[in-house]
Amino acid sequence: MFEQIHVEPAYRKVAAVLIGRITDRSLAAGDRLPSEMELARQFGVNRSTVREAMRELESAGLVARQRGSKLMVITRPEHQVVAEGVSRALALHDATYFHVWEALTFLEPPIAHAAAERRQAADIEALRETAAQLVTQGAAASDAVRHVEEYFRRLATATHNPALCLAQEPLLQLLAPSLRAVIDVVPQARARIVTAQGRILDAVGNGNAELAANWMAKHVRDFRKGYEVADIALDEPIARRSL
Amino acid sequence: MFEQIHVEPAYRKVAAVLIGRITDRSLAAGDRLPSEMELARQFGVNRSTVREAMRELESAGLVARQRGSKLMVITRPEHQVVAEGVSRALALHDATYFHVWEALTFLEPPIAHAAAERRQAADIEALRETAAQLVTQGAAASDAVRHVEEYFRRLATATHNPALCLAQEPLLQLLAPSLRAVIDVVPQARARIVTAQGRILDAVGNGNAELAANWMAKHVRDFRKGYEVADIALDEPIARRSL
DNA sequence: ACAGTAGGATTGTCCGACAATAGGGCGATG
DNA sequence: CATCGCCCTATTGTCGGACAATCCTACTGT
Repeated sequence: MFEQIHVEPAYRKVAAVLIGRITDRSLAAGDRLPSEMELARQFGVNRSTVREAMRELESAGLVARQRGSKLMVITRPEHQVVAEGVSRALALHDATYFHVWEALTFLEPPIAHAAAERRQAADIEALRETAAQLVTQGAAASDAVRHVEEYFRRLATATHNPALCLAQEPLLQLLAPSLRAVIDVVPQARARIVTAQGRILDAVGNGNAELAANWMAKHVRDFRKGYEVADIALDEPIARRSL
Repeated sequence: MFEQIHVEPAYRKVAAVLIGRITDRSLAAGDRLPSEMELARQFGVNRSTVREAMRELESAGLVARQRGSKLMVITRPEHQVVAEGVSRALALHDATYFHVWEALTFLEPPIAHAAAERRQAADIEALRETAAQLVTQGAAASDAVRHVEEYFRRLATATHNPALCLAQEPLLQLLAPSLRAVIDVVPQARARIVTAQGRILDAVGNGNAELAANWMAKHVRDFRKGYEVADIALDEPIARRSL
């Protein structure tokens, strides 16, 4: 009996080598990649092959170009880019509002707890700023949603645990459109969110982890009520906003 | 004042359109994609351009080919493929063992809780099978790690919540190599895992959610002890196994 | 109905080419 | 001496064509 033999296309091998070099830090973030021609020469393959490999790195967020720039730079994958893939996957696996909401239920209270224990001054400041933006800012629902997202992001950032930030991100991406629907339909939603954010902010600011977790748990439960009032069926698959 | 204008390369546009068609289910999982030439004709671009777009879909896990086949088939992104991107991102963001372990701490007890509430007969059977494999199976540490991973996966599956499965997956991927080190170094580790799996399995089987969550919490705390005994520094960045 | 085969279609890879434009160096200028 | 603007070159994006390998499919013979 012989073991399976599987040929890998050259573009995948090239990509694998490059990814390896990036993850083992031979190529560090900020470095610029050699030109396509140079890579082709070094790998002994055609430029087209290198380009196909490049697209893989690019869509993994490992390389990117500055806006309006032409040179490819090694870059640490942005949470939002990585999470986009997760969001797509969840949508394609028929994740429902309930599923995502439940994950939030599990994740957010401990995040608030950890944030209260480990936040630094700058974290509190950032949170306060985002909370304030939501209060002052008047009508536009889409901006409100962005600020709510940002509040959660900064709270997770305050835990100084990238795993939590990255776990949370796809949930935010998936819920954002529906949250907008809730804000549009339910008049008191915005006020309730503002109140909740204030309570959580205070608890986190005071380092009262238990309290922060409790308020957050209430906040997330409140989200569910919002869905019910806005007549969004929880067992419905999430329709992801296009792209 | 004019708004920023940013030109997108054709390969990205093509990819975006295809991704859109997949997420909105115009192209359903199982369908085969048109050939590259045909796509090039329809989009009015060159085949090379189509191929570059294809690499993006491929690395996102949206299309794949059956082993040894040549035709591209639309496919739902496998959790493990998607999670690989997340794992890479975490490693590049200098996530430490503590970070990942903490996320496990937050995630696993509620997962066990939900699994106990919603598991079906088949889920229990699958769990029992994996747990049994770990017991019977003798020496090979790498197999043991695989079975531990699989136990967690099946437990998450028993929640019937894809968001939880997908949130958990990168944590497993990142911890697996270190778990192997623990099993290699700490003699009693394997027995403790077997015991813990048995307790959790019983609680889940009996539908005792609280108990399942408690045993799981203990189990995860035990992992940490394993790290300490194996002399793995928790505040050290995780070195991801190559690819 | 089924197996085997031959032709066609598709993919992986290469080569070469060219327009557009960003990068970088050089010279002019204060 | 420092700064600005300009020109040349390198690089990327895209195209067209080509070819070997091999998978797919439809036909044919039993």
